[in-house]
Amino acid sequence: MIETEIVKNLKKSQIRPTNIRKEILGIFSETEFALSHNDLEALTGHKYDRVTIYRTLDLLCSKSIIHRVIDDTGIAKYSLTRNEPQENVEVNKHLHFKCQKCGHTYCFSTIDLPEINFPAQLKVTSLDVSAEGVCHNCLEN
Amino acid sequence: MIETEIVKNLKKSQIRPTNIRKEILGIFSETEFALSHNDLEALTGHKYDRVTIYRTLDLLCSKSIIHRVIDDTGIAKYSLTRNEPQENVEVNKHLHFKCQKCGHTYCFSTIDLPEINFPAQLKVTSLDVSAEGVCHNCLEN
DNA sequence: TAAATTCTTGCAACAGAGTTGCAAAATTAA
DNA sequence: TTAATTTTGCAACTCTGTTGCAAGAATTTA
Repeated sequence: MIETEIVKNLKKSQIRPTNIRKEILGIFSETEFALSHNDLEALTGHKYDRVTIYRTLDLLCSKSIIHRVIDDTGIAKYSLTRNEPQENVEVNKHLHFKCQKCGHTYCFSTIDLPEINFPAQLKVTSLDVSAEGVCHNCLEN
Repeated sequence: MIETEIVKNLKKSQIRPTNIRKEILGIFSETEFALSHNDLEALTGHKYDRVTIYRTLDLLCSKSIIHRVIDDTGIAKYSLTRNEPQENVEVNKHLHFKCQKCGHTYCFSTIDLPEINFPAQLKVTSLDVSAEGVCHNCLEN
């Protein structure tokens, strides 16, 4: 993503294009796996305050520009929401994969997810399928 | 579960049936939803040290007597492993549901889970399907 | 343009989950 | 009964995430 495009997207969501927001969105658009707060602190060169990074992530999440993934150890990671907007969908779906070798979490499109029947009478509003294993890159090495 | 049965199960896994272990296993067998460390601290009446509870949970997990579920906020909950043993299965599957009203996390059997095709070449070793919504009890009220 | 308002950032301090090291207490084995 | 091993509790710590407040920057209003 070019910087002007990032700025345009921010303004479309009524978010001021400040330095930290542009930089963090730029990093997200260049990375194919989810990033933690800790990752972003390092990738921005410890230039911004911890709290400001947390608040930036919260803001981008609240506008659905990025979304949060909790990995198996309980830490939050964030990734660009590349999926089609799911606002008017009854069930919000996610499909994630974490590689045990490189530790990266990948977000996939949910279009081909099969229907899941629960063994109880429930109202399901969101569905998260998370797998673990070995990713394509690590399988080769 | 009667206490003698709990003791038998502990010994079968070569774990000494100490007070905290018997009590925590007893609580798990009486509860149909997953419990956090915090829950167990309260349910045991703050009688045991925090660290001892953590170590008990780790031990029971390592023997697969209970298993860990990370909820959407990232905190760990634990639940009896009632599923058939999955040791020789290629993919370890879990099916969880968290109610947004009462906050409880329920573990379901995975026998009816459909096959999930990932949009990439991956080796999948574990699969966790987590849904959110409203549970049966809360739907009625 | 200047003043007032709002938004953004950084700092300090805090809360909660989870871990580690060590010593005391309890069990088990010799 | 003594020695060895396990279990527990305590203190201290790390890491993730949050809150309150004040200073700085940007925007709006007059």
